[in-house]
Amino acid sequence: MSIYIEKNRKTKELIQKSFLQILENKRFESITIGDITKIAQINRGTFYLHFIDKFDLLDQIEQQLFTEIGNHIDELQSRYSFTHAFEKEQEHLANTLFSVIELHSPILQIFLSDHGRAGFHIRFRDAFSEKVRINLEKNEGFNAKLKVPLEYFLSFITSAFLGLIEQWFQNGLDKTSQEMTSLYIDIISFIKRDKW
Amino acid sequence: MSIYIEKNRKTKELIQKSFLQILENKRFESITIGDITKIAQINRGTFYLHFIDKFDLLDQIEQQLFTEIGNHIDELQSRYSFTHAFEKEQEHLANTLFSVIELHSPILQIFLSDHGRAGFHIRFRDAFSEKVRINLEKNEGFNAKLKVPLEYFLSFITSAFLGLIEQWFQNGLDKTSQEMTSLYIDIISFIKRDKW
DNA sequence: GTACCAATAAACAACATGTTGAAAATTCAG
DNA sequence: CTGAATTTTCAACATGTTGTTTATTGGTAC
Repeated sequence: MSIYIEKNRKTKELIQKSFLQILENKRFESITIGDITKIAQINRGTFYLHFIDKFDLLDQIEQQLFTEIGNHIDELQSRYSFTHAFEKEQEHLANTLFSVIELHSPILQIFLSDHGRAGFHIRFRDAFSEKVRINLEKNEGFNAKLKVPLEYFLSFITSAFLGLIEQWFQNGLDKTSQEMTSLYIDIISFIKRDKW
Repeated sequence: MSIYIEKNRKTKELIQKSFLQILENKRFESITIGDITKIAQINRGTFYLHFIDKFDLLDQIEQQLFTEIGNHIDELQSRYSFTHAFEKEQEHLANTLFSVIELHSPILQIFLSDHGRAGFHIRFRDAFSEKVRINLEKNEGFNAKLKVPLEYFLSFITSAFLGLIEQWFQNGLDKTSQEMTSLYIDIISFIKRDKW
């Protein structure tokens, strides 16, 4: 019995892997089931035993990715004792996020590019927002001080963050996650201090 | 002769219009040429007299949109005499952008959604960045004060801006462009003043 | 009237899709 | 070890989409 489960899992994994491999060089829209099964060296019909269609395939990969990234963030965050100054906590959260992004950069780069699927950046940002919201709301009185609707502030700050990540990718990951954190802090400081 | 040009132009416009109409309810990926020509009530072959394929169709609409938006921004900006304080200029630019966005919101909402095409938000942001860059560099000494690479700062701030726009759309355009400008100013002020 | 042009209609091969029934591989009871 | 049951894989099929082509229609230009 168990060898079937294992085999099934392996085939499914093979399909996902082959698909991601093709996605590096070809837009999602123009990839066919045949392309995938040819690389995976399986029958085209086998594909349909594991996925409804290619949209389902991407959905499942996307869902896995969000789960993995979420878990990573939670793990890295939990290792941090919450007795630091608020600025330090912000810096730590930023560093956590950049680290996790770096870890998953191969897939994220593709998904955020024009080879990926429309709307990914919004779904990704929403997942991001949730983590940031939790962190911000630990700061008591935050909502009182903020005069604009929270959803707008979250969209603003998480999009800005995502913008840095996209630029980081566009520059071919030219910096470490530590350097990206510093860069982020520098930008916030610049906005706070200077006229621009 | 001129009536031929006119007829040709009208048919091309009809195709674009019909396509956008379908795009409101269906993802770009799953729209067929047949869908479009059925709505436009023309022969399927006629489509190919005007466009290479559906990707070409979207490319042309996207290009037109960027040109139109760019022209609108330039026009609104040029009406403003540049003798104001720097903060006022920033506010004016923001207001200009929100106004133009509002004007083109029907198409932009679709293009930024998951019905659109992957990578649109990056191409849109790049076009945006150019306008913001020109405005920022009017402030002499800006580059000297900024310690981080300009491209990162631009990505940061234009993505943040785009984030507000996306949230605005998501809330069903619940505010006027004036209110959005105020909201933007409030967020910048909040970041400057408060710990968060 | 003749040359010209946009749009149409119909047909085509090539390819992609999703389904199905048969075949091969694997497990396990006796 | 063997045969029945179960699971995975596959080849073939019907259907739909794509982009191209050829002949034809209804106008316009000169």
